Amino acid sequence: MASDRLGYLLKHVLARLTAAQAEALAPHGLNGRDLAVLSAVASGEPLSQLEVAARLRVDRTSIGDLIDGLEQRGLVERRRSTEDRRRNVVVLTTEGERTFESAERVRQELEREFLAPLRDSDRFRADLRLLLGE
Amino acid sequence: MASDRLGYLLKHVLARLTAAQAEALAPHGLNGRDLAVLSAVASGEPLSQLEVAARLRVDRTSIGDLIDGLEQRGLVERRRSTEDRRRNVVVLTTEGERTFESAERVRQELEREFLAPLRDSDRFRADLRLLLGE
DNA sequence: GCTGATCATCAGTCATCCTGACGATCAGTC
DNA sequence: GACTGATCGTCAGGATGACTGATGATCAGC
Repeated sequence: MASDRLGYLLKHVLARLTAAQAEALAPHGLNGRDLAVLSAVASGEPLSQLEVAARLRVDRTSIGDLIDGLEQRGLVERRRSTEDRRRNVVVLTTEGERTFESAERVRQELEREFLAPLRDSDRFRADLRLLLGE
Repeated sequence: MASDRLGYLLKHVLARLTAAQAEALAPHGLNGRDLAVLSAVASGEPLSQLEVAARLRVDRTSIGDLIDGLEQRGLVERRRSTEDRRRNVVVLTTEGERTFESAERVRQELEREFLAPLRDSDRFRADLRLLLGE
C-alpha cells in the first residue's frame, strides 16, 4: 500500500536500516556513520582526512566532526603526516581495532537479517551499485 | 569500489534520485516531497492533514509546513471540515491539479530513466517494498 | 456538563549537509 | 631564495528535515 514512489521507498528503507543499525551498534557506542569511518581507516594504508571523506563520499567538514567524536572515545588517532605536514593521517588505536572488528561483525549480521526478506540479496546490492554508476 | 555498506549505497542512491528529481521538477516549482503531498491529496477522497501525513509517513508537524508552502503557491486549499471542525481537509485547486498532472508525468519519466541501468526495475521496486514490510 | 482524546499549530531541539573564509603548508616558477 | 597558486584541516554559519512537548479548539463518551 502507501506509495510506490521511488523516493518514498528508498527513504524509508534507509530509515529502517539506520534505526536498526543504531540499535544494534549502541552497545559499542557507535552508529553506522562512525563504523563506516572506522572501516575506511582500518582498510589498509593510512589515509588523510580528505581521503577518508572521499571514500565515504562525505563532506570534508563533516568528516572532521566524525573523527573528533571517534578520537574523543579513543578509537582513532590523528597524526600529522611527516611527508606532508598539512595532512592529518588517521589511524586506529588498538581499542579502535577491537571495537571495529566486533562492531563490524554486528553490522554484517544485521545487514544479512535486514535483507533476509529478499530472494536474492546480492542482486539487490548489485542493483544499488548500478544505480550509483559503479 | 568505495563501500559495499548497505547504508552507504541506499543513502547515495537516494541522494542521486533526490537531486535528479529536484532538477526535473524545478520548472514546476516543486520538489519530490511537494509532489508526494499533491499526489496524496489528489488520490480520491479528501484527507485531513494527519491522514496525508500518515500516507506519506511524514511527521505530523512537518506536513503542516509542506502544506503551507503548497497553499502559498495556490496549489492546495485547507478547508475546515464541517463534520469535524478540528480537521483541515486538504484539496487541490484547479491550478494544483494541472501542476500535479504535469509534474507527475515528469516524475514517472524520471524514475524510468533512473532505473534504466537495471535489468528488472520492477523487481527492484518490489524488493524495496519487501524491505518495508508491505 | 465533565473528562479524556484528537487535530492542527507553535516553539524549540537535534542531526546532517553544505558554503565560504582562514591559516598552515606544499609544489612549481622565476 | 621569494612569489604564486593550490591543497589540507578547521571554523562559523546557514539550510534542511525530523522530532518533542505544549497549547487551544474541538470532539466523543459518560
